[in-house]
Amino acid sequence: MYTISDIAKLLGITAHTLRYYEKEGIIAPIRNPSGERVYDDSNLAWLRFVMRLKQTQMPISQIREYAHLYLEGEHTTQARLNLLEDHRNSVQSQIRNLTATEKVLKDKIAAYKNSITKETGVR
Amino acid sequence: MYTISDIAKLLGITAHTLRYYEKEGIIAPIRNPSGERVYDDSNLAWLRFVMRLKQTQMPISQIREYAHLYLEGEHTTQARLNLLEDHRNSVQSQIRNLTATEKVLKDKIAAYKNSITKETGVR
DNA sequence: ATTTGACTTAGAGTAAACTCTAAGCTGTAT
DNA sequence: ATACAGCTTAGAGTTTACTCTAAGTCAAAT
Repeated sequence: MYTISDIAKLLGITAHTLRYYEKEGIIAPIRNPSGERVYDDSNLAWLRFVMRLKQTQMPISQIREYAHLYLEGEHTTQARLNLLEDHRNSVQSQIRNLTATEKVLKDKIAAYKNSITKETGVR
Repeated sequence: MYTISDIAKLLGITAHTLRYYEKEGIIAPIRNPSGERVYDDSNLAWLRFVMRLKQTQMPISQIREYAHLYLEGEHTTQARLNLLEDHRNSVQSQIRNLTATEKVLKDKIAAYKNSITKETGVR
């Protein structure tokens, strides 16, 4: 069992942000007798996955949608699968885009390094 | 020579956004006698590169910094090179992160496809 | 007993990147 | 000549994702 600040530390975010995610319907941890949030290992695993989705540009609204589908039970399995496959496509397209940009940057950097000794008009 | 809407169409953004980029110091096209913006091929090439930087998560503030360094002339070559190398590192780290997430999604999707026929508790 | 630190809530404030509005000008097409 | 499309400006409004504030509760430490 973890407190909000334990989780914040583990994820590298603030407790404020975790409360915001809860308000946005992304997680619903239980409360202890004095009303404080208590997170278990399954909450932590879910939030780690959420962080992955966020870092790969999935908007909060879509993460919430996925979380809600999970709470609705077994009959939403296909809908969740569709969301995951859509996001996988988005991830693959981001990788292609980044790889192409990496090449452009590599070439530009080489041209710049050249122009430091020679004289070229690189931008 | 291109009008603002030509460029907007070519880049898949709106004329509003192009004016915003100008206000933010990212580009300074010339004006025709009636005060309208006129873009040339070098403007277009620069904006295409800007779009690449944006799509790979470089903030407007950093793109502006790069643009300003270019306008300051030859003595900023090293500074521009540093910016490009920093961004290249960021791009490479994004690729690593996306690749790892792609694997996670691939596995999760496989588990979901399994659970549609069998009975597993995937999230 | 009181201070300290971490927690609670509702709600206000911020930053980034657009996105749009209003009022007006200009060049071509009927 | 007048309509119309597309341009201009300054500035206001929107969306997303936080980020913080204020006022208060609570448990452990001095």
